Amino acid sequence: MSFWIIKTEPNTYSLEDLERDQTTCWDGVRNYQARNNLRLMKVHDLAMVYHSVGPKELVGIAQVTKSAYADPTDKTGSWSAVDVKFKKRLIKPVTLAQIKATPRLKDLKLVTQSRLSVALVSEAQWSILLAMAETN
DNA sequence: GCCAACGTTGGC
DNA sequence: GCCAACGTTGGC
Repeated sequence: MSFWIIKTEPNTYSLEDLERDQTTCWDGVRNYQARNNLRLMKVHDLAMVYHSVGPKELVGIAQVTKSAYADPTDKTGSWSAVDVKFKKRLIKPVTLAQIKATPRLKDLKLVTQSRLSVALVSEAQWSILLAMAETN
């Protein structure tokens, strides 16, 4: 079981949209490293959803329901997508500023590789983030 | 809206 | 295969 952070622009597709849809195809990733991460995702893996525009913060948790398959928005056949379902909204969103102010999170990919839209999170980092969000 | 950092492309 | 030029992303 792995943990991830997946980024989205809320004006394109927000956590609220996911909550309404319940399940969605997480497509449109056009970065090789992010794609490789998508392909590593397994059913039941958990991912925190990060809003990268507006308040920059982690807002909710999604769960992988289908592992990587061909991205339907891609004609070339070289990109991948996964399916995720809405799990929960964080009681307290965790802001990028908070994360940066937390020494134990200094190695979080979200900080060190800010352009990576699908990033692995260690179990330890995941626990810290959950605690900051006051949820389990 | 600007700019720095990063990724990708293309010419050699 | 290298590297310069270009494009894109994301934080501020």
